[in-house]
Amino acid sequence: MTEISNAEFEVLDALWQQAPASANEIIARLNQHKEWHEKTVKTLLNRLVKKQAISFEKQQRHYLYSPLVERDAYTLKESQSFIERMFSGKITPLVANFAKQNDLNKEDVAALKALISDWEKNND
Amino acid sequence: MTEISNAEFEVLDALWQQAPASANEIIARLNQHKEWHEKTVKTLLNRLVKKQAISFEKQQRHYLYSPLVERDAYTLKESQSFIERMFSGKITPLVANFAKQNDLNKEDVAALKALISDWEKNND
DNA sequence: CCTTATAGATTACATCCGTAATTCTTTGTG
DNA sequence: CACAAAGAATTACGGATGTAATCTATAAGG
Repeated sequence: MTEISNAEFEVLDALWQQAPASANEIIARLNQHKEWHEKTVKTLLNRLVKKQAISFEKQQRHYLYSPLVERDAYTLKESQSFIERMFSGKITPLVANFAKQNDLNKEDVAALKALISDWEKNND
Repeated sequence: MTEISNAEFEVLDALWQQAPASANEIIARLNQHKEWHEKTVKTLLNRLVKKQAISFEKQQRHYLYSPLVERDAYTLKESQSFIERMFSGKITPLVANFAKQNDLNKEDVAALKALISDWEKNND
């Protein structure tokens, strides 16, 4: 699977919300937050198919699209390469930035602590 | 400042290592890890100047380039928009993925704990 | 059954990007 | 001083991207 562009990602994301979905459903979902022309979305769907990021099956005259890539797998891969580029593979600086910027709240911190104690349970 | 492309980022990153620097210094730094043609790097430098990500001053016949954007500011912004796109603005899922993938080691965890207790000191 | 609305396929087109080559300028060297 | 070397500026060029418009086939309605 080749690289997925920003615009393509948003379409894929709409499809991840619930799949399979018809082009019109996807367009509707996207238009809750964006203002893309229907044709634009269709183009992006086609490109995603060509990139083998999604598949479709004919349902009578429409198509029903489904992701071929799982969201988790995709975001993991992207995260790793992003963190590699930005912080030489370390997440700590990113978290530090977030802390500094007040982008953390109590719940985030609680979740992080839970993660850590979990990690410690498995890797002592 | 418009978006910085991947290739441009690598050049900028070389400049962040130490600035100001001449084109040749930057080329030398990059070539420790890459195999870019000198002309390619020059093009990228020019594009970065046009995008106002770096500046230059004439030093006799050469130029000395300097970043106009700080690395921290840049990576912070990129991180925020990345996390927004991928995880609706939450870092926790990213950290969770890293933990699951064994991309964390003792030191990372220690650093995270330090960050957290620091955060708790300031936000109780 | 014929026409039209519609969904998908194909084509468009300007800009960006990766990757240089070519041209223009300036300066050091014989 | 004329020329070559070196650095900067301009130009190149195919593929990706954002953003659609147009073409084509087919189903649904009158």
